[in-house]
Amino acid sequence: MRWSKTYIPTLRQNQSDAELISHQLLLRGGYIRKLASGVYLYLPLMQRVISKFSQIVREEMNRAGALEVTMSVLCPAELWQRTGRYISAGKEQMRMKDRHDHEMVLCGTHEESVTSLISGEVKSYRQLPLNLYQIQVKFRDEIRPRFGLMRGREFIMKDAYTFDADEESFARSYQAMVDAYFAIFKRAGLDVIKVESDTGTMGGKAAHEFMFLVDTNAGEETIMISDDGSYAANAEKAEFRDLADVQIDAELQDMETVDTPGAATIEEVTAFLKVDATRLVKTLLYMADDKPMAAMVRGDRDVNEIKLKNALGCVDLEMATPEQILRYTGAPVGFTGPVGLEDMTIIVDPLVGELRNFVVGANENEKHILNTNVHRDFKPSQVTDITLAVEGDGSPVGNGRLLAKSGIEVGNTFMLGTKYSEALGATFLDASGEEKPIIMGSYGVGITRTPQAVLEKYHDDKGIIWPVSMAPYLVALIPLNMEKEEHVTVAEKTYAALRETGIEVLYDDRTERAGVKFNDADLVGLPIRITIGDKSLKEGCVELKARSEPGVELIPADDIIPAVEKMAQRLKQQ
RNA sequence: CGGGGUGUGGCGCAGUCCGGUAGCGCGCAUGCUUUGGGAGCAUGAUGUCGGAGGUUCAAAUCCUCUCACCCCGACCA
Repeated sequence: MRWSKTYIPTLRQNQSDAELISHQLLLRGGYIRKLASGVYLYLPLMQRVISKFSQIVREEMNRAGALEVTMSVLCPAELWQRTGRYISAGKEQMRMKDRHDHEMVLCGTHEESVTSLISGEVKSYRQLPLNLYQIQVKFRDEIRPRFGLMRGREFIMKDAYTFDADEESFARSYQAMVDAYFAIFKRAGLDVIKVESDTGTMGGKAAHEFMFLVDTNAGEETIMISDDGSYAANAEKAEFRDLADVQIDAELQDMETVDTPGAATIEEVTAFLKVDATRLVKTLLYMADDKPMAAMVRGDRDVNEIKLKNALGCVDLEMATPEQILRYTGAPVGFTGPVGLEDMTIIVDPLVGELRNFVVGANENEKHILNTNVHRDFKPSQVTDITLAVEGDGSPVGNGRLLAKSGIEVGNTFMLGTKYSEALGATFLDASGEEKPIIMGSYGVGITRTPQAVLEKYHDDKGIIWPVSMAPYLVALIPLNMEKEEHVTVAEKTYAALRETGIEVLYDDRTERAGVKFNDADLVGLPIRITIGDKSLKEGCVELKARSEPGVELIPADDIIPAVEKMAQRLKQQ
């Protein structure tokens, strides 16, 4: 492609609102432009990157036996109502009405569509297993879009769906996708780790995320990894072993209400009563689907709201406002306790459950109760893990300690079970003639966010350094002076030769000065650069340079093709 | 949804406090010179000052409303 015939609007200055280096590079390099908050347009270079990555994904999916289809971005709302997600997807779902006033949704994922596609057609175990995938636009009306392609409202995703007759078969289907994912990200130049994650609105039994670890502020998610490598989960999901030195009394003592003037926070109460935070229990009031409930964690700990939400099985979970706290407990913020909160759900963390004689709020201004005990003094509705794991906690498996890392989610896999097949009547007859719901899985890869994630790693202060597998073109061909006939003659000849060999080349035929061309080439980041200028032409040579390496090779103009091929081969190995 | 901020030529910004009819850099166009790391000189084009309403002799500037975009938060008793 000739630079003069394509559209690569590079920018000299940074767009002020681009936070991440990868986002800035895409903007400055002429890869993307923003149309609206969280909505981006892909320019010719980006389109080629998307094609490259899509092709990698296709090859690995096809290799794993998946079949490509395309499902509409639109879906009748009715299907989402039947699975219950019309409500649970909440405000994130883009909705609209057609001219007949029929409710439609713009899909953020396609479980409903794909399940409806196969239900009614797939009726026998002989037709299973089945794996359908597509590469499609998705819409999610994010609360706060940010980080460019990383968290947009519209994005492209590869989503696959497996259908199996039994758990054993499903386990094979799931593993095949996990294997495919590692292969995909490896080819894209990313080292990823697989972590356990929450299933969110997707539902189902279990899920994993494929995370690319970063040191920068680009991480959109915290993940907890055991230092012995035995465990990895995102922070929402992470379980842990508590290593705190907690003193458990032998005898239960009698409750005692004491004045704690001016002591509302954990720090103030521990200082005032001169007790350790592990002897205190926080009682947090939440509104779960508009009903008040109390969550209790040890004083030195914080609530993991995702765990809490899962324990409650609610859709909406919000902390109660000070006014609500006053209304439901009779005391201002800071003095909530479980004693006397009879008519609301109380969820107690196991770390609280094992304590004896702990301190809680008295539901009275500036008063706390000493020597409170679970069961004796109040009845928990449920004792279950609702505590947020933090760095330094023990790994839930083995003897390791958890480390907090920042990561970018580039893929995910969900064990959906039969949630969608049951809701939408996707059933089959097994070998014994029994009707059963199909066991499903769903698997996503971020087609637009992954290239941006790649850039968080592959860049320097001059611009992008694409891995060969993801680059929009392999070679940047740069004649330094378009007014010199010799430069142009050699460049045109080299351009023709490269194209004949099938090498993807971007030929900078603009009548720009050398500095402009060099800077644009560095910014755009093609893996290999061929420079044609007086210095080397004197010796009948052109210059060959890898974007990722400092050195320059002089190659006789007629031998350039094999030299490029050799360099490409070498770069691919890295 | 709460808080903060920003909207001025294609891009990046100044001007707003203290009202007087819009400016800088880059880019763009033309010409000459220059030509291996974002050229120089000359000439030139491009602005409903986000939108609506109001105050005033006069509004980018003051007031009211509104829209868009960005950042932070929506986190602990």
